[in-house]
Amino acid sequence: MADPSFFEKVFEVVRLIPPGRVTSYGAIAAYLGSVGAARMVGWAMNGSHHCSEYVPAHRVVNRNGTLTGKHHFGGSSVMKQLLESEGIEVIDDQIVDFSKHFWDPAKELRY
DNA sequence: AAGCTGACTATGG
DNA sequence: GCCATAGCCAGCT
Repeated sequence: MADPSFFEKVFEVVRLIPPGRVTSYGAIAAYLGSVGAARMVGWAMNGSHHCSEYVPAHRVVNRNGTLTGKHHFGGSSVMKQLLESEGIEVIDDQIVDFSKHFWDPAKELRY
């Protein structure tokens, strides 16, 4: 974008998340240069519907691996179903072996 | 223009 | 080990 706002940067990073992988809000925020802006990442997801392209927000969870934002998907089990569909095991709204599925943008994308 | 809010995170009690 | 509080940044009212 000509004027990439924080939102758009977040969208771009989230779209770069490979299938079957997940990341945390803090990791994305850190990649964008704002470690403490984890909340903004979540807030950006709130505006993901505003974006033309689909944003796999279900691949973004909190640092605990918990599906905190599942409620924003229009259903409580939608997020879980999406993750399971990608091969990620989810029990009680929490990703199993989260660190194993974890995808760090700052590490994978590098600068 | 100023203040609140929010799908987080870290730290303290 | 769990609950409460503070810090964080940028968009939205």
